[in-house]
Amino acid sequence: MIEILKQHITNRLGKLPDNVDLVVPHFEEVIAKRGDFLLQPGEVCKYVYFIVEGCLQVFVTDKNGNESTREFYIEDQWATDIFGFQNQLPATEFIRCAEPSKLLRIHFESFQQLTNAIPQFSAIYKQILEVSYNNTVYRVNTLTSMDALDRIKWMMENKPKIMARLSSKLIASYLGISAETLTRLKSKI
Amino acid sequence: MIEILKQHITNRLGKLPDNVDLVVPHFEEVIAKRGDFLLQPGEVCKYVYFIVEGCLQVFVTDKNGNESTREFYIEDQWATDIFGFQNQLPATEFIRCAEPSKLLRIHFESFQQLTNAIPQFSAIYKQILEVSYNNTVYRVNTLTSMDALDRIKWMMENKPKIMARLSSKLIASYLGISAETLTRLKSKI
DNA sequence: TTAAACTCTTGACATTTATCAAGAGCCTGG
DNA sequence: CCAGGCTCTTGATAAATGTCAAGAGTTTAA
Repeated sequence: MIEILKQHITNRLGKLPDNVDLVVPHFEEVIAKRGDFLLQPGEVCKYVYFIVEGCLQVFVTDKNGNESTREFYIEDQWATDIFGFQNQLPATEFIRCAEPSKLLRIHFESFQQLTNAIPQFSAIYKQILEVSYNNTVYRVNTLTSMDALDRIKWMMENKPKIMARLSSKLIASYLGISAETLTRLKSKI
Repeated sequence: MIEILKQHITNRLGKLPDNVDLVVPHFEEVIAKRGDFLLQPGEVCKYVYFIVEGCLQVFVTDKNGNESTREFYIEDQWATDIFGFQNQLPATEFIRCAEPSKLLRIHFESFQQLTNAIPQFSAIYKQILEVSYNNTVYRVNTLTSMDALDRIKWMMENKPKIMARLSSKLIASYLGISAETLTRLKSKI
């Protein structure tokens, strides 16, 4: 399990085995079942999660209790409430396992320490932040500039793994439509 | 005009007058009319803009040519195509003046130089990135979890200046609804 | 193994929002 | 200062999507 993290980090730090060995011991293995919550609104997020296997769903609930998914994260990706984590402020979102998951988590203190001590680690963080921001910008633009059918097509092209693995209900909650509408529109493609 | 930038930077760097004097000379004044474009899709964004006065609209167009605004930026804020700028890749969004604007811009080369040379400048960048990301996350969640009326109320509470200054058409393009729907729903509040 | 709980699909209908059109008011540049 | 072009509003209608309900199939956990 740790091997996968080493691989991931080495790919990004370049071959700096010393750094890898400084970083990896700060991570802790977590095995979580489908439905387990890693974060709830109001809590302060204390960890960044690296996903070795499985899928995490980041979502909010509306005034009627319906879930809206902002993002799914799968193998080889990082998930956290970035803003709440960095500023140690209460979260506004849920993070929950959408599949049974194997995770590696790093605590806030360790994360800060590594960011200060290892410039390459800090650079990885900046890169993750920039890519996350870019994805979210894209997401706003698809939500406001595409109709439901085009969003479904977009997702099939750009998130085929997620589309294939998760339930219609979850996918619909990501697309901002009801599960019934998803069923009906899919038959039109 | 430069004074306002000095103020802005000093507030964030703390009182480090030496740093301020290293940073400020890299900025160049730009006066732009309403409707002037600062960036179009396909172009590589070469500048970060600091807004001294006015308003910038960041938007995309859909397959029918309708505009969808991702964000408005006003006085004392920074605007750019962050991802395209950092990676010097073609933009996917437009940036246009929604009002006559007084801007200060810094070129990519200078920006990189300052980021490398001055840790506090780098820290400001990281902070802007985190806040931008957080805002965009919030924006996704309001778009997917609120109906049009609640989004209007949200905007009146959270973006009163923009709501007051810009045309219905622009505000509607931010809310993801037509200008007619905005008119009708506003009368229900 | 089996009952309960979920999931997907489909139908009927309601609701929300868009589109098209027209008129009144108001900027705004030549 | 005035004509053309925006902007806002309102009405009529259309289109997109949601909600509720029911049945068949599938998974899950005791």
